[in-house]
Amino acid sequence: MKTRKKAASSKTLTPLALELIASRFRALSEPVRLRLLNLLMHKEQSVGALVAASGSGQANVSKHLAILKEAGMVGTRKEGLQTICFIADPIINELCELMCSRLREEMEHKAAALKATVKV
Amino acid sequence: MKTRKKAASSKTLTPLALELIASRFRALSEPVRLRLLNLLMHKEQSVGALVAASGSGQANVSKHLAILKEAGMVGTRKEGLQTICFIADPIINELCELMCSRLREEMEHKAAALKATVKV
DNA sequence: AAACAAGATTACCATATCGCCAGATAACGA
DNA sequence: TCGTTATCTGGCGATATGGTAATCTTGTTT
Repeated sequence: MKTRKKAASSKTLTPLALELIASRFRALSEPVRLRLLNLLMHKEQSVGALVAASGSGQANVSKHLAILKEAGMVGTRKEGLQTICFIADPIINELCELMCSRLREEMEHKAAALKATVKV
Repeated sequence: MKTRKKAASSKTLTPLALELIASRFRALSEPVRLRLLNLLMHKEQSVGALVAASGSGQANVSKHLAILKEAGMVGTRKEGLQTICFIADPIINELCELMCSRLREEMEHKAAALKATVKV
């Protein structure tokens, strides 16, 4: 047994740690970036493919990818003219899994509440 | 059995879903808010206590709490003059746990790399 | 009711971020 | 080398967000 009473999350975090954690969540706080990650979960692919699949502009996708790389969530390698992108941090899957399942619960809950409201 | 081949995270998400997920991560993307959550993990407490413990201004804490409430992560109840806040979504612990452990790994990794660089 | 205390809300400024256009780079092939 | 393709980068306008001070609300106490 450890000397701490509970898990790490119950400890008081330093300002630096808070900033680091916040910056990682911030990388996940934009729909376009989540879309890119979602696409990359299916399979690794080039920037061009991501541009085509995401519906966002090329410059925009490039910038968002840079942010995801900076956060260590996406990695890249060059293959000729193309830059192939891939998920570099397995945590992504877990995080999205968590959020998605939580969202699903919530929406079902709200749907139920709405239903109850409607049928007077 | 479902027709999907893997988990939910491998599915293509709709724009609405992406926005919802992003908004939840966005709520976690600020140091002050993470600090508040961290404080609330220890124990539920009043807004005033949070203001004192967080070092941020009252108006600021109030605003951040409103955002966390809106995201469904924090709940409140009135007790006389005070508003007692508490973690309303167990996902918080898991998320922070994940991020923290990941961060720890990364920092250790970087520390090791730095060490290797130093001792020529 | 008057004075008070705890929070919430509004107004405002400074900064950060998004999406896009245009120009800059880099890796290839002719 | 020149031209082409794939991607990156810098700059711009519009919007979003954080922090603070002042004000409004609400429940408490006398």
